[in-house]
Amino acid sequence: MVKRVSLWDAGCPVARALDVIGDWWSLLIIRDAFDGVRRFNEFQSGLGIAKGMLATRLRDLTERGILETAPASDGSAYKEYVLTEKGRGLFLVIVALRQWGEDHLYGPDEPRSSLIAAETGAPVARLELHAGDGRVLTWDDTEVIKINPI
Amino acid sequence: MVKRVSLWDAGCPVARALDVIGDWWSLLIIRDAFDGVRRFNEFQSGLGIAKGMLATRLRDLTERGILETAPASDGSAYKEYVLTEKGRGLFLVIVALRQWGEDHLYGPDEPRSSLIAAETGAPVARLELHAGDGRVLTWDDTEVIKINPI
DNA sequence: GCAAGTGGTCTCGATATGAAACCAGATTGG
DNA sequence: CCAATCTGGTTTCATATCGAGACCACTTGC
Repeated sequence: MVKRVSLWDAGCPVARALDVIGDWWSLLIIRDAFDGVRRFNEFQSGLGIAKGMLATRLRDLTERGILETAPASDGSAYKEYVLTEKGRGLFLVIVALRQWGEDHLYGPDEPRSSLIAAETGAPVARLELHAGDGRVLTWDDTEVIKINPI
Repeated sequence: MVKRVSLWDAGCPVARALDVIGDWWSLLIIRDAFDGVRRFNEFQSGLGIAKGMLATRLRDLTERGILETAPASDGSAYKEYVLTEKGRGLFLVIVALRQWGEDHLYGPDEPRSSLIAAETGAPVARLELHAGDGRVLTWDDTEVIKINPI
């Protein structure tokens, strides 16, 4: 059997994160969940995903504690999928992807959605990485230390 | 022909970003590139990826302007793959994934790699999303406005 | 009660993946 | 300078996964 590769045990949090949400659909489902999508059909029609795929992904994400099911908020007998605390923790991953996409994948005139602060309606600030003392760090100001090499 | 779905034209920068780097291997390759990996064999042995897959991914990432090839820095006749400016822009995506993985996918005693400021050796600060006026925003302080609905 | 909507499952053909064989050019050892 | 080995791939093949759509049970609306 050809097994899909997993780097869960590589000792790298990035690899482990991608093991959980690194496939094509998961982050799109999570993005929609942040935008308030909750019902199976909403995800399906919004993403154009095959129903079988969606059922599998929703089950996986639920098993992995990123989504949980809840009774429908409109009082019907159906259930809804909502982000758990763990799932909501992925917000900055989505934001980082969004800012990178805005920077590098759109022409100046291309229409696109935008993330704003709900209270003021103003665009959010760019993400920045800071050192403990507050200085802004770029990629080559940092290094990864391997606590458990290979 | 069953075509792999693309959401490039959905008007969402997140979808477009995932269209470019949303597959299983791309972000792992990029993560390794941030860690200084440059040569085909280094990627291959470090990730355990099949050579055919790696060749395809490196070609795609190069075509998409995330990696570029350069003469080997050791003077040999081989080439190296290095991140472009656009590729380096993905740094915060990797950092966000890393912090989420550290928070939610590791037990307190599990060994893992860690991101530090090179100059001081101290761990980097957590990423935060700020409003234009500096306040920290959580996911439900924000909303996405659709400039081009559908 | 009946049609439509919801939330799936099942099946099928197309595609992508992983492993391994193979190969040409570059490098190294002797 | 010749052979062995290393590097950076390509090709092939079996299998796994994906996408589309048929199908189905239960719920809701009328």
